[in-house]
Amino acid sequence: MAYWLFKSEPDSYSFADLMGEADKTTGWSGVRNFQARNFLRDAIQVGDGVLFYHSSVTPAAIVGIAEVVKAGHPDPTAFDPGTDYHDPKSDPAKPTWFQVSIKAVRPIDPPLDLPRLKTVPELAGMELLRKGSRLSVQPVSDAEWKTILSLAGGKATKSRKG
DNA sequence: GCCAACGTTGGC
DNA sequence: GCCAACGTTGGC
Repeated sequence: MAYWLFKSEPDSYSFADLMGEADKTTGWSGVRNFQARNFLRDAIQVGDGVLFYHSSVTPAAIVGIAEVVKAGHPDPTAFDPGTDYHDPKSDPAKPTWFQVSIKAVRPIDPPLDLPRLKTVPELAGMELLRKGSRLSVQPVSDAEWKTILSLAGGKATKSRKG
């Protein structure tokens, strides 16, 4: 069991969009960075936890929690000339780009915005907070995950009363 | 809109 | 393999 943070610009895909999917599930397609691709292809497993982060908005913030429901598999948008993510160099027999599927667990409301996260000593080493960090799929340590869930008022996934 | 930081490309 | 040029990310 591992933890991750996925960035998305909400104008292109938001946590609300994920909540609005029929099964609250989507394929995390469109990642075109090799380091992020390697996490998607090799490291991320079913059951892993995902922090859903909105970038390029003010304030940028962690806005929801999701879980991985399908491990790495080829990103279909790479083969689709009709999308911005088409990569003619990616051979379907040996795909270059991968995605995982994630399912919404719950929103974080109010969101944990970047200025707030920067004040939390336990998160000082977080990749997200590193100056110049651009990685759109990044690992989150167990301790960071725990800290963030406690800031979010959550009780680590399953023990909330209805 | 600005610009620092970063990843990728391509000439050599 | 080096590295300058370029395009992109993303906070502000």
